[in-house]
Amino acid sequence: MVAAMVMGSEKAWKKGPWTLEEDKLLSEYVSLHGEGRWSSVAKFTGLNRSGKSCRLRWVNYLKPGLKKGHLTPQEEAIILEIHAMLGNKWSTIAKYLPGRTDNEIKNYWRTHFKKKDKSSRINKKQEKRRSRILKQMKQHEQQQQQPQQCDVQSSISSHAESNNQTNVSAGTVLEDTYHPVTTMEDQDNYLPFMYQDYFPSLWPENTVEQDEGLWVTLWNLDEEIQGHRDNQFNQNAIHHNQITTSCFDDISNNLCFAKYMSG
DNA sequence: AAGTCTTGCAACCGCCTTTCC
DNA sequence: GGGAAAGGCGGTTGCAAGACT
Repeated sequence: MVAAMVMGSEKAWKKGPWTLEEDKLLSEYVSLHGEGRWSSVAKFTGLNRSGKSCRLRWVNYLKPGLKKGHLTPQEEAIILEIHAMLGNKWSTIAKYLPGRTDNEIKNYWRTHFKKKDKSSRINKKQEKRRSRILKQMKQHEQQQQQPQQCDVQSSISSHAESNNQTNVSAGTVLEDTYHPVTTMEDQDNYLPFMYQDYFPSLWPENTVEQDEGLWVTLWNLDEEIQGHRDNQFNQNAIHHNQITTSCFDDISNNLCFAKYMSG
């Protein structure tokens, strides 16, 4: 393939696939100077690549510790779980998948979880109804909105309770309330997927990764909640992000989890 | 066998935020 | 405080390879 060159700007940076030689130069630069100062790479190494391009190449390909190959069922579960809560926050999701990049997760989501869009487009009638319902929900939420406790215990408990509710089957429209993704609906003590690797002894056997039906449900549910999540989640965004951030910031020392399990 | 579709991946683009001067 | 540069992020594109028809 012929790498394109950008013309017309002050600097004609090289584009396209990286060569082994370029990778080597970039790796040497990072080993000497560390990550950062990407705009200096060209100056120090002679690489004809923009700082952005260098950063991207390093972060997504050259950085030590990156995992290659297919995502494991556990990793898929984590992606689903966090995406259901945070949406397309790929970099955030990537933080909880060591060795995986935001780009990789984004690509994976696009090819695996978005593929159903083509086959299950809702018709206009459904769209209209959905809009009306969401509008009603929004109004209802505005009326109901009360100062929320910034209490980790209550938040996680409510999350767990929600997860014990009946999930939404394919093709249905959310009518009353939004229930977060049901991943282990029959578990009395719902354990978020992201903790599995950290607390393997607490993870039930025969987990859902073998259950294809559940994946379908999750995918369908994700589509169903997509619109409403934008509403409700945005309204609770600050609160929710505080909770999730505090939960995830230091999993190994996870007070949230300990409190939840002890509760 | 040939054409089409799907999947996986790398890389670029544009926008926004942060940092620096 | 304000503008420029750099960094970060999400969206998108393009291509190769394999699967499918």
